[in-house]
Amino acid sequence: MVRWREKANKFQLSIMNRNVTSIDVAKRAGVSQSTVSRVFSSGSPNVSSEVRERVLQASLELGYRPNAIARMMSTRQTNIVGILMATITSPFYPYVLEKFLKELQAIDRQVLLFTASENQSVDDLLPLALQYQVDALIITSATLSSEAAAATSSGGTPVILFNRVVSDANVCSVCADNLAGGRLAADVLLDSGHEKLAFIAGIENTSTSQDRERGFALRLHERGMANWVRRAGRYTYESGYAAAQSLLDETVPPDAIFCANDIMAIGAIDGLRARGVRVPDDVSVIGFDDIPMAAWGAYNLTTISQEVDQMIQQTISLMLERIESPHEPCRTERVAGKLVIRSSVRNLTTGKSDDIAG
Amino acid sequence: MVRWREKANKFQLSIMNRNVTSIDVAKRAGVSQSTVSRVFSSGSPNVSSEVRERVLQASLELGYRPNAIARMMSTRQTNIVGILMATITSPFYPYVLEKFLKELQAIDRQVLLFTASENQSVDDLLPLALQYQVDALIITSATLSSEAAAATSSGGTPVILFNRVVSDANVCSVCADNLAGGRLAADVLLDSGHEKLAFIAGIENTSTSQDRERGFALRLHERGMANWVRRAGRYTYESGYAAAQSLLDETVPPDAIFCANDIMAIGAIDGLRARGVRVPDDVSVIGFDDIPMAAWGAYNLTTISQEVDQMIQQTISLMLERIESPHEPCRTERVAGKLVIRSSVRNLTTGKSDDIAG
DNA sequence: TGGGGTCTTGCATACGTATTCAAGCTATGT
DNA sequence: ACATAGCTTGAATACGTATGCAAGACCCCA
Repeated sequence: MVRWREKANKFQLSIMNRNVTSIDVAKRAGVSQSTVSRVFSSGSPNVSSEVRERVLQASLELGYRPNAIARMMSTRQTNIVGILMATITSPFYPYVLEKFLKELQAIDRQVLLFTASENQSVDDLLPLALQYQVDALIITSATLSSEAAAATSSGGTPVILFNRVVSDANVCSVCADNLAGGRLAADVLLDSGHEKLAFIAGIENTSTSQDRERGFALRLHERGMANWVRRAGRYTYESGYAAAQSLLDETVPPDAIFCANDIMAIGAIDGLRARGVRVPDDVSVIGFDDIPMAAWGAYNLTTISQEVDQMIQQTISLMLERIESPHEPCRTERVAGKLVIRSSVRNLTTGKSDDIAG
Repeated sequence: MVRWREKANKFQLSIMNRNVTSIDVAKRAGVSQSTVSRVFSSGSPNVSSEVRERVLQASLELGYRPNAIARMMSTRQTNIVGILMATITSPFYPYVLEKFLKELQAIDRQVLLFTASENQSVDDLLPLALQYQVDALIITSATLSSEAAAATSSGGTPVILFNRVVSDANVCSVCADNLAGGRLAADVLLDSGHEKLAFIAGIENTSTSQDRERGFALRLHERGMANWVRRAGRYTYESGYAAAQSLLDETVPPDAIFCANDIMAIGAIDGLRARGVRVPDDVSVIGFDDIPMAAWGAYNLTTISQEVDQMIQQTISLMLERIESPHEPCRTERVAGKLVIRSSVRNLTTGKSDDIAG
């Protein structure tokens, strides 16, 4: 280490920014370390322009870069946001992640990204993430036990769930209005004259799948449609494919399927077509999310959108709020989705039908 | 701050891990701070089991979590790897990212993720990433100027390019063998009897697109096929869609299209079908990447795979190597892809045809 | 019984920056 | 010319952990 330092002195003009500290810069510029720090502090308060010039010149020559770790240490502020994601590959989330990154970087926050491996729950990841003194934690595509959530947030670090809800815990969340979305799907399919409806669920213990199903079921019940079937799915293409085919084996096969997300809907369409069933002529399919692939020509999936941009904006606002005042009571924001009409549901191309029920 | 501390003393049993330091734990356990540190150091060297018990008990009661930032400060080791990604949404990269995360977490590295916004080149992001003292930097789906790469790596931080190459710089990279892939595509299409070939390019200044085209062109030339056409693309569904349709306007439309990635190939298929052209009966389409969607029933895309898992393994090995010995010379590893036969190229279902040329 | 070794523990310090406090300097107004 | 205020600068310290060093405790064997 000492030898390094000597070397750096000898070759001061090289780009060895490794191990160049504000002290080195200070020496070379003939000022104190404090001054160097002030020059690099945002706002550069009260430094004469002549000195600032000298300092910048020296840093340039030495290849100095402020050490962010040391700064965190000193200011006790990391400006780092942790994002926990169980699944990135599910096609809805890459867009979410990218958007989060851009928005957070725009307000000078960096992102530490965690993912849970198969044998690992998100709960186990929390303590790890917290060691990094993140300013806040955004959890998405993951189910969190309420105990873990409560423990974390009572530790003082704001936790915000994106697209998941923990009922009783002291945790904020931003969520699509899945209940309303489920109802909307029911209305759309009934209004367009379908008579035997089916639902393909996502991962069972997720609030998204549960709420979408509940909204769907509730609305069907309200409108007097008791006769609908259900299949389990896992939010994957393959599970949608298999579930749809299994639905064809019903004594009276459904003429419309509501899938808990778009990927399963796409899988369902392919599964149906592989059996020679036409979509939407024989069976209509409606999804949820409005991922980019839903617009692909081969599918043209009618679906219910998640307004991702808006959801992310709200998540970040909520996060900043809670960083400011961590002890305010929590709230859950619901963002309504919209019906995106393409051509996988029949009798719908002319727009929404009248709403029959009250 | 002082008031906080007082409060924490009063309610020592609460879960206020905020501001609980090793010193607090030490006091409560009646030991020195060093001892607490030793208990939490990996390996817990040389601490009597009785004392360790006491310390763990105290930390539990206080809700102590070691401060990772301070640890980095002290050890001068962050165990953080920076990943720079220009585009996450392009369907190939979410899988890459998830895999990287899992592998890195498995070796106790955390990931700081950066993305470039539209008006920002990756070069601008480098200094930022370096401030965080990352142990290494992985750059993917992004083009890096060789100057920036050289400057960074000469600063002592290993930089590894994933799926991109910078020719002359002092930077390692792991890359699909795009040249061989392009040649393979040419062979496949010629062997299966196609006579008018086309290529749809990706983003022009990327080494991936350039190499795939070069390999394709070279092989066609070797086999005496000079008559092929080319369209520009941008690695997106829409650009593939448009390019394919534009190819139909040729006086002699192609009977086979090689697309620089799968997304464009999928777009191309939809573009062709929208014009009533059958795939593969009228026009064959072959892609590159083997993303999950290539296997979807509606497309069944024949393509050339990128062996992502293997590439990632190699990237991480290379990274660890360079963290160990940063001054070794650089190398570029090429991972050969494989032909994945589905049904978007005709006359290919029986397997590879004979290789005609030498 | 004593000497040497091992194990355990505490003290002191380092990591690189931000920031408080005080001191020096300059300019201004009377 | 002198007092005062404002601006600029440096010295000192804090942030929370890891670790080298030394001292103490304990054990073993001769």
